[in-house]
Amino acid sequence: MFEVGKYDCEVAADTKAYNKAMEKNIVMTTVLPSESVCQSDTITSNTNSGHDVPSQNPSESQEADSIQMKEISCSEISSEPLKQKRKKRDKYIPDAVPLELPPCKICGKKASGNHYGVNSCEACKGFFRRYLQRNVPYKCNKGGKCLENSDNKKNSLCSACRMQKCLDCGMCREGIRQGRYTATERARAIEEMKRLKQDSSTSKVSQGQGPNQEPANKCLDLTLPKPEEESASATHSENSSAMEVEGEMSRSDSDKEASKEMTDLLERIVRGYHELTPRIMSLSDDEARAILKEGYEKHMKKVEVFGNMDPVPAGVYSEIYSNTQMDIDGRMEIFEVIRDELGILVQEYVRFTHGLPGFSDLPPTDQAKLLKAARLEFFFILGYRSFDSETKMLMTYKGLVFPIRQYYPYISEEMAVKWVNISDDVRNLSLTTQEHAVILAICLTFTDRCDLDARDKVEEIQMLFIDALQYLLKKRLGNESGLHFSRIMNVFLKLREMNEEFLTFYKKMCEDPMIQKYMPELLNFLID
Amino acid sequence: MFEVGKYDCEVAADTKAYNKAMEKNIVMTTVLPSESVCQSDTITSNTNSGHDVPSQNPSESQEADSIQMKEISCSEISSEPLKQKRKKRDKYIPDAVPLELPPCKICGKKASGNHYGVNSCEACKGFFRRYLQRNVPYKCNKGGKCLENSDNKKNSLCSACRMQKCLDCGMCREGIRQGRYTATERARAIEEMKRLKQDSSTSKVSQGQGPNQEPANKCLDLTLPKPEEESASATHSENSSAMEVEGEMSRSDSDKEASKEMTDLLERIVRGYHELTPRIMSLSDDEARAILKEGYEKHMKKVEVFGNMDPVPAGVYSEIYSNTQMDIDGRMEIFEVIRDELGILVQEYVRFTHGLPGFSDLPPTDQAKLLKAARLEFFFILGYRSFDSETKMLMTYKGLVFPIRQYYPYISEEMAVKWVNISDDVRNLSLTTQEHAVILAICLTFTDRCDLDARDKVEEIQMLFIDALQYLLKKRLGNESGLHFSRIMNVFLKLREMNEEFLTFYKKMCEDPMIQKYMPELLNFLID
DNA sequence: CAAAGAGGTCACAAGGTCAA
DNA sequence: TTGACCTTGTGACCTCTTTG
Ligand SMILES: [Zn+2]
Ligand SMILES: [Zn+2]
Ligand SMILES: [Zn+2]
Ligand SMILES: [Zn+2]
Repeated sequence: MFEVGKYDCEVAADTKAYNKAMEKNIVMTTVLPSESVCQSDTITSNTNSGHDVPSQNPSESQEADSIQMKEISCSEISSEPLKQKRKKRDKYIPDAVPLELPPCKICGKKASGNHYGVNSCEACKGFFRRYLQRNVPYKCNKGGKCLENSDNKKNSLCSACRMQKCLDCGMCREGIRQGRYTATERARAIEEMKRLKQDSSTSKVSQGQGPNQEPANKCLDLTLPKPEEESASATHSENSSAMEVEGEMSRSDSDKEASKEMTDLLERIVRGYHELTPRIMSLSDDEARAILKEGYEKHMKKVEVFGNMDPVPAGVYSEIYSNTQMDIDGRMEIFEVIRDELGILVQEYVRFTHGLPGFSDLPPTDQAKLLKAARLEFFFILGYRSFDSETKMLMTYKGLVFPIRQYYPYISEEMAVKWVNISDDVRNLSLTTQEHAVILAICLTFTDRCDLDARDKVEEIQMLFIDALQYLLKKRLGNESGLHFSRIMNVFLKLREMNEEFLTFYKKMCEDPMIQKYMPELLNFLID
Repeated sequence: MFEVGKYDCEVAADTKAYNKAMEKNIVMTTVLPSESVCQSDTITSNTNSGHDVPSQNPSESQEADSIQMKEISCSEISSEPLKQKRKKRDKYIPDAVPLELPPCKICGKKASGNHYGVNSCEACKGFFRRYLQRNVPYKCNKGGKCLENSDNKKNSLCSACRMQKCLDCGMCREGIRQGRYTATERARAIEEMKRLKQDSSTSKVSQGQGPNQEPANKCLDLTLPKPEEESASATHSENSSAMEVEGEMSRSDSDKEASKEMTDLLERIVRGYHELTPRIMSLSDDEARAILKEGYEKHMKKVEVFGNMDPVPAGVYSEIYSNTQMDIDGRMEIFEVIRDELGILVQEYVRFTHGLPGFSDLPPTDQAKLLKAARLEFFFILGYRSFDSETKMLMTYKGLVFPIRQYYPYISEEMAVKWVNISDDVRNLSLTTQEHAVILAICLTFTDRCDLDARDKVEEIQMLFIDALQYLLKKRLGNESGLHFSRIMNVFLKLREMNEEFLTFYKKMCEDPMIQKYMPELLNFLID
């Protein structure tokens, strides 16, 4: 062990001025001693043999060749004098070792890198790639519940649910990144690995010799709830070589905790999110478009036959209907849909809020107030993909398709346009599953619009959610995250502004004698 | 950093190497603060020596020994290659700023210099180099139309189109140039950067324009009619060298840069803020309270004499006034105040927006729209301390004190209560001057409520402001910053919700025949 | 000299391949 | 279909030449 280290030093010294290259290594390896546990030999072999061959290429003997190559390839563009003689190049000392990774975030197997934005294995990477290419997404025949029987030892995820898991873990096209890591990124990765290792060394201490613990085992531990902490720190201080002070311990611990907390939070929110079952959520963009388009064509045929079905005043409708049972402008159709869907919608809405960390702990009155205050925004955000700005069609919660104008008895065209515009704004954010879920959570926790008993608590909750959103955006978009965040805020503002209009829409509906007659539920929904 | 650090510098004759080393060191200790506690010495010496001890395994071997070994071996070896270079001391940061660059002209990422004639990033540089070395040309399978959907987020340029973009931006073999800048060139580069920074916000997508073919010979022909920009560069370099010495090295360079930018931004916003002259801003809380209380007492005395002065219907007032000239419910007093103050208020409002980084560069129509959309919220936030919830008094822009109920001809009591409540919410945030200024700035840049030509730009600006706000909160409140941020968002939301009400209030005022008679300005203000 | 950029290196991940 | 393995483009860093 020691010999190796010394040898490395000597080599470096001999090879002249690699100070810069090596400095980094020094700092990193010094600061991160854990890295070297299983790698001392690897380093040696890498440095000596592994990279020797390629780095000798540009030696004198090959100089002529390489120049020739250039001339050939470039000749078409320009014959600029390029014939400086290239001196022998010194050996380039590469970065130390091939960077150990935490287990695949999706399936727990051995990860092979950061694929589509997520640390994942070859299998998950390939699966996701195939999904991106084949644009005919999967369908779960268990209603998307494959994930739930996780206790089942037979992990039989259907493709659809496997896909969903990938998305939930944050895989997305925007996540792709290329090229090497920066020094900082690399350092962070190493640090994280180190933390994980220490964390998982709880039960496995005595094994000093094993250079590389099987990562697959660890990952499973990590995904499961892990109550035992004190033993971890004890083990740690025991086996970690001196140089550690409490200061760093607590720091690293709190870091780890923070990131763990964030993951937990997200997981809980997303879990609740998946209990929502609007049709649109089970559809890809293309599928949705196809269905909307189909609905549009049906609608157009109907228009050919029955005419435009322009909205008529409520009194007129009511009279015609009671006389002839004719649904002259299609509003009865809407009634029926609402009657069918409202119940399940509200039920799922409530269930979603119960899943939100901390929400159930609020006073029931506060919960009710928040639920009531946020409902319209929530439904809108939930179904933002249901609007099709091109055909002006709309998909209901269960997947029926109507022209927006069929709502015109109650809303103005202007308002419909606004809806569609915002829905496009949201679309342009290209939200991931996680982000969508968190945004829904945030919209439930605005404290300004109701008089809350536990306002402090709600504020606290909202803060967590906003943090989570920023965390996600940062992860996905880096520098651009601020832009997206501000866009999301603007969506909230716009929706708030429109809340009044939403309300008038609902009220207008409720005032319709037909509704009062056929759908008292709607009134209840508004009032309670 | 510490004495040791300084000493090291003397040894490192190569200042570049030194700076690099320090940077790395800083980065590492920032990222991994944990270990630095007890190792600063070790790190320092390692950094100097520039040699690695990569494969030491500190985990289970003798800890103390291994540390010692490191020190020894490194210092031994390091003396060898460095002794030849030992030179004069003390000039370890001779050349101050490493020349900041505008973002890559091709892709917008962080540029690293002028490559092939164009200010560009490492990625674009590498891509173009590979292209030059290639002998088979690229082929676009979308017919070269990858660029067409300009700001489509699904930004997948094919290689051919990426290449085309490089060429369009002026990259070419003839553009290569080596060697250092002349003094003038360098000065111009700095100047240019300065200018860009001031404009800020425009940086992101400057490639919206068409393919501007450029001679590319002198890539830095950023000749701009900017004669009146005084000795900006002089000041700049002066400042920065001063900061450099002071810098304490506790952060990485990029952090420092970011923080510098932030400081600049804040400074500019606050400067504009201080041109606003509402009376309340020149008063401490206590002073304000005293004045409001005094006003309240005067008011109460008046009530004793004249009675409650309850509001009367507009028609009644108008009749009484034209007959008797009696200001029966005090609204004439309000009129007069508004007439006196509105002009200056609007004027200062506009001036404030001109001071906002990037705002003046927006299309004038956009500026007007934003100004109009935000005005009520702006005035409210600006004067949030003017409301006294206890006495229900209100201080006007110039410092006159009225009971809020004197506005009751136009607003409902309910609305007045809301105002007071929000003002208290804002008060509870205990905003600093800077925060208040930034909040005002943010409220001017909500893009959702008007149809903007340069929406992108406004979004970019808002992002900067939101970043600034979070930065400030973080600085002041640490962990609690998120809470405050979310509270501020809630204030914005509440105000948005109330905007409609504000508007009705104003409209109601304007409909008053008295106002139409005495104050056409108010109408103008509303309309233009 | 030192600054600036050309060109080289190689750790990365995207996508393709093909036996299982 | 899957996933281990391979091929290839990428881009962060590095070395080396040129130039004021
Ligand atoms: Zn996996
Ligand atoms: Zn399934
Ligand atoms: Zn670029
Ligand atoms: Zn193309």
